[in-house]
Amino acid sequence: MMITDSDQARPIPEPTLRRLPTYHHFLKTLEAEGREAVSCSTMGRELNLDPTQIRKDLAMTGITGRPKIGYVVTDLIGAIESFLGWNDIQQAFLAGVGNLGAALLGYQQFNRYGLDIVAAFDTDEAKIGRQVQGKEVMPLSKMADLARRMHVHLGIITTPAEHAQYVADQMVAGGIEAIWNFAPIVLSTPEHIIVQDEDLFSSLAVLSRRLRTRLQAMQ
Amino acid sequence: MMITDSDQARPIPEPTLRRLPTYHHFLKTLEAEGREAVSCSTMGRELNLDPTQIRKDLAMTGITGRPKIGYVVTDLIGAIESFLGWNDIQQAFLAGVGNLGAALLGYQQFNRYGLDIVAAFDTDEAKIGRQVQGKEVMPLSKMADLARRMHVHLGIITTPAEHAQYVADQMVAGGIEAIWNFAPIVLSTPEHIIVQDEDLFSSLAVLSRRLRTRLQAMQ
DNA sequence: TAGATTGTTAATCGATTAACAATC
DNA sequence: TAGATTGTTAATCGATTAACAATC
Repeated sequence: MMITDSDQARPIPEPTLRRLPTYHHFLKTLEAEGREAVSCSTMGRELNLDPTQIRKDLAMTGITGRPKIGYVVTDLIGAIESFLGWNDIQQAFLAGVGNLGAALLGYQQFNRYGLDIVAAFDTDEAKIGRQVQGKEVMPLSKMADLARRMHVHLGIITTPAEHAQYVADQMVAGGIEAIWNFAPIVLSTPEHIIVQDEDLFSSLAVLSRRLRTRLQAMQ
Repeated sequence: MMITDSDQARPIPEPTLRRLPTYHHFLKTLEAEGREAVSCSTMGRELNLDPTQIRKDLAMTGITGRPKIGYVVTDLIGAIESFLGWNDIQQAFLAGVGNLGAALLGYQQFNRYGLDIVAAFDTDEAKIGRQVQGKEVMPLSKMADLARRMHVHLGIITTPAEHAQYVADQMVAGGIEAIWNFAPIVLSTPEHIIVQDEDLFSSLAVLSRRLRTRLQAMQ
C-alpha cells in the first residue's frame, strides 16, 4: 500500500517511532563505510530485530525498496530525517538546572535531532544569571511570559519531584503544548497537553527485576 | 487466583513493572497525608489509569484488597518495595563520567530504589583520580578486574556512542550480567546478557512527532 | 532462470479494557 | 440491606511474527 500525505494523519505506532532513530544511526555507519544499499535481513541481524518489522517501519517513512537489492542507504537516511522532522528544529525551555538539567543542556547532539534548548530556568538565586553549558540561567518567574513571547511550545522538566507540578503549571500558562518530564511523578495537566514521562526509576525497576531473576536462576 | 512463589517465575509484564514505581510514589504521598486505605478507582483518577489495570498490577505483588474498602496503604507500599527488591541493594559500576554520567552519580535517590553506584570509570586522564559527586573516578582498564573481584553484576554505560561497544565488552569480560545503556547504539553482547537501552533520541522522536502533529492540527 | 528480497495480508501474541459474580 | 469495590474471566485492541505472491 502506498503511503500518502493524508494517511499520515493516522497515528504512527510508538514502537515504530522509537526504532527509527536506531535505524538512522545504523544507516549512518553504513554510509560512512560507503555501503550503497542494505536489506532488512542485514539490518535485522545487526539490530536484533525481525526483518518484517523493519520493512513495515521503513514503509512508514514513504520510502520503498527494490526486491533482491534492498533500500538505498542515503535515501533511507534522508527519509527518516525528514519523517522525524530533524530538519526544522523545535525550540525548548528547560526548568531545573541540577545535575540532570545541566547534562541535557550540554547535550550538543540534540541540535542534530530536531531539538534546541534555548533557555534554562531555576529558582535558585545562586544559579540565576550564571552560564551553564554556555546557556544563561534565568529566573523561573520569567519563563511563562518568555515562552509566550518567543512562541516556544516545548518544555523540559528536570526539577526534583516536589517542584515539577508547579513548573508544569507555569509551562501551561506560558502556552507550552508538550512537556518532556524527567521528574518521577504524574503531572496533572489539561487534556490537550502532551506529556512524555522519562522516569528512570521505572526503567530501573524493569532492569533490576530482570537482573535479580537472572541471578537467582544462575545459582 | 493466588500468587505463589512458584508463579513468580513467569515473567511479569514490563508495563506492569514500569507502573509499580508510579504507584509507590503516589502511595507515599497518601501515607504522608495519613490516608489508611485507597481504592483502585481513586488511584486511577489521579494517575490517569484504568482501575482494572491497577488492580491487576497490584495483584502481582501478592497483596489483596477488600471489597468496599480497597487496599491498606502501608501494606501496599511494603509489598511494592519488597516485590521490586528495593531492600537488597544492587551494586553497579558506571563508565563514562561526562555530564550525564556525573548526573547519575549524583542521583542520591537511587539508593532508595535498590541501586548503589559504587565506582565510576573513564579513560580521560584529566578525570581519573578526581572525585565526582563524592565518588572516585578510576581508569577504565581496571574495571573488568574490579567487577569480578567485587562481584558487581550491573554496569551503566554513559559514554559517547563510539566507545559504548568497547565498554560493554569490558563489562562482559568482568562478569557483568546486566547493562543499563544510555548510549544511542545497539550493543552486541552474548545472548545471556541483559541490556536495557535508555535512548533519549528515541524518546525525543516520539515526543517531537506528537508535538508537530498537534501544532499542525492547531493551525 | 533461480533465488533473494520486497510488500502485504493473515495468524499469533500479549496487554488493555469490559463484564460480572463475589463480598464486605 | 444496598452499593461500592474486589477478583477474575471474556472481549477487544494493537503490535509482532508468519506466510506468500510479486518482482528484480
